[in-house]
Amino acid sequence: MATLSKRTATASPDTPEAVAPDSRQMILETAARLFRRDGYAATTLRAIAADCDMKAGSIYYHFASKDVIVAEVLDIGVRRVFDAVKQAVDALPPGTGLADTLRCAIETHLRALLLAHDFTSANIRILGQVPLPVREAHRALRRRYERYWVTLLEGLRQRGEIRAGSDLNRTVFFLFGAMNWATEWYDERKSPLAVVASELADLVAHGLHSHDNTTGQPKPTGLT
Amino acid sequence: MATLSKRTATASPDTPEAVAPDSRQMILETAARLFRRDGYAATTLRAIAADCDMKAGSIYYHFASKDVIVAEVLDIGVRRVFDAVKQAVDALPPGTGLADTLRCAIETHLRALLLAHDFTSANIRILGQVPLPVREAHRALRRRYERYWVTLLEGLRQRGEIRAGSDLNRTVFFLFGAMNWATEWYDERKSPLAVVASELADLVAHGLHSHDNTTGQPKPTGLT
DNA sequence: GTCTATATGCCGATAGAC
DNA sequence: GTCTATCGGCATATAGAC
Repeated sequence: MATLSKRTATASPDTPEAVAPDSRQMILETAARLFRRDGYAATTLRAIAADCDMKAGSIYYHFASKDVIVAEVLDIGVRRVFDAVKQAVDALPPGTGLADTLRCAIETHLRALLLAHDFTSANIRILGQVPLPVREAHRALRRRYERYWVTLLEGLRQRGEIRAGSDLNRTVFFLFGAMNWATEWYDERKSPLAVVASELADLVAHGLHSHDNTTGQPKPTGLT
Repeated sequence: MATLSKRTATASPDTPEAVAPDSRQMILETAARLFRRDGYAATTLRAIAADCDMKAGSIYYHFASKDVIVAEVLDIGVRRVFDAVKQAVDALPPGTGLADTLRCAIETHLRALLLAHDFTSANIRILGQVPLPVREAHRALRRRYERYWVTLLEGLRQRGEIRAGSDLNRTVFFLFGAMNWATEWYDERKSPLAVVASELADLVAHGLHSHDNTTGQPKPTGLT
């Protein structure tokens, strides 16, 4: 990750990560954190600069405008969660079933969204607040991530894991909504993220309905 | 639209609805429409006033501040969808099952959210943008609406319609996310709202998984 | 690369005439 | 109840010194 440009010459290679974030990168990270906390319009360039120990005018050496900053923050947010989910799903054993695949992808998405990166949650938070041109420029990347999920589900359907009769495009929209809305209510202290992910995966895989057969029962401990 | 004020004295009682929106009401409706379209911070009192054929200063005769306006818009948004869903669910025949109950409630919520009222979609759109005190003042009403859905599901569980092992509080959060996110992608021209509602209800009731038994099959037309 | 200083403009809100 | 006029403040963005 990160650009880490410049340092070409001396290139002191100590502490290879979290090292000497150049100003450009620090501005982006600060912007993501403040956008996430305060929203787009309420975050001023003065505030971003202050948190970088700079003055507002200096930002314009690195970025042409506030819109350019927010555009890059949006893109990074999607790219990071996209990469994380792709990597996690690729690492699953071949033939992994619907419920486990969903659980893995959902937990990874939620982890990036709720715990890991300011960029990802800032993205969800401010997506509806940015100027329309910025939003439209960002749409292609976002659409690519959505299509990745659709393709994932299509693969599971071809293996007979998903019933016919549901529009998988819409299913992904529903799923994204359920996941992204968690920014509004999830409380890390109340329940582990793995539990939340697992429950959403169960809901999407099996539904709420009590089954008549014993196949889908989550508790095979014969009680009743 | 336009002024229409003055009718104080004569009070002609014709056209009992859509009649003579007093300025206060017109300001609220205009604000809801602009908040929905442009977001909270980007909507200025000058723009609201202009769409009401007024000047910005005149708004302060009816409202003490912008925050007071947005607070009322938020509350109206939840109250309308709440009333609509409660009324629709109450009208269901006693003993209506899980899938049909969900379909009814979901479709009514989505209809209010996506088609009927600027207030409802403005609520979802700007909820994350308003100043914290406004948001906290609004939280109680919103929480009441969420608890209504939880109670609805608890009733269905007691009747044996819902499997054990899922936290219904979280289920409602998931469901709200799936529904409210539709403001970001739903296109009236592409698919009827009833289809979207039906598909979400099916997803939540039965899940994606292909069943081994024939009970839950949506297509009993024996083909394969 | 960062600074100071400032141009330019719009915002929410208020005062007082009508 | 609506107007005009304006206050005080803060925003983005720019110009030029260091």
